[in-house]
Amino acid sequence: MKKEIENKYTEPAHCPVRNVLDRIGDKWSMLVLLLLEEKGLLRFNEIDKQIESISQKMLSVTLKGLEADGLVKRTIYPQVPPKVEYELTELGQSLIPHLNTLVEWAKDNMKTIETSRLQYES
Amino acid sequence: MKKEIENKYTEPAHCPVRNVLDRIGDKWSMLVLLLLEEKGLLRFNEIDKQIESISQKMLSVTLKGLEADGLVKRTIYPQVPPKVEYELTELGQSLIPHLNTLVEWAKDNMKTIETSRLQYES
DNA sequence: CAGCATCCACGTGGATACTG
DNA sequence: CAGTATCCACGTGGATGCTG
Repeated sequence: MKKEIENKYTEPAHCPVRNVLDRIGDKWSMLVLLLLEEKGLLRFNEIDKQIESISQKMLSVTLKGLEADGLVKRTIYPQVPPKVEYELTELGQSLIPHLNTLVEWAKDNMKTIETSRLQYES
Repeated sequence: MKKEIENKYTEPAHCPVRNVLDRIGDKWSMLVLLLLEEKGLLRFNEIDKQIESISQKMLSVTLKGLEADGLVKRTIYPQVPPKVEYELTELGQSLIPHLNTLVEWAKDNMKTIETSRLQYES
């Protein structure tokens, strides 16, 4: 730690940037949120199939995090074999539009960025 | 890798979600972009002071990445001691509004999320 | 001043096997 | 079916010291 006292923009607990990065900055959360938005209600294995390259462990960890933050609602049906369904909460829904504008921006500028990066390397 | 063939939403090179996460999902990029938007033109050490907890190494790495992607412009003044200034490019500017809506969302919902997480832990 | 080089600690996330 | 448990590889990023 360079300094003991951090300012409002770097102190994790009160920094909105950290706050948002902690939620969507990991490898899978954003993808899961967008998938749940698109498909509505999904079971664990359905998500697993849609996001092909995710492992069971990371899907489990990701869903737990999103559930803990109140972005995703988890419903367990007490039956054998178990059935669990996931869906966005209102809070989760409210985040989606902002994620979508980001994705749109990415789509629009992917080529420009790739070109820039290639030039930079050379 | 669970499967050899990944779909369009997980294959890194063509997935817009990965694309955007790779740019702003790291620890410092988003913070640096927002700072440059707020302050305009800044020297290396000025950024270093504003973001108190960043190390010189990470600031250097972050700025290089942003420069490579064409989001930040770097201007060197050939003098001793050296002077280097950083500013957002047009592309960088175009990303800012979307980051700001995210930050606004985070501000509006921080408390709700924190409450949810505390309840989940118990 | 604006970095780079080196070393290293830690956390994320992947592979695999197992279970109620 | 919907996870958990364990182990481990890797990358991110921090600390420190050095330099043109």
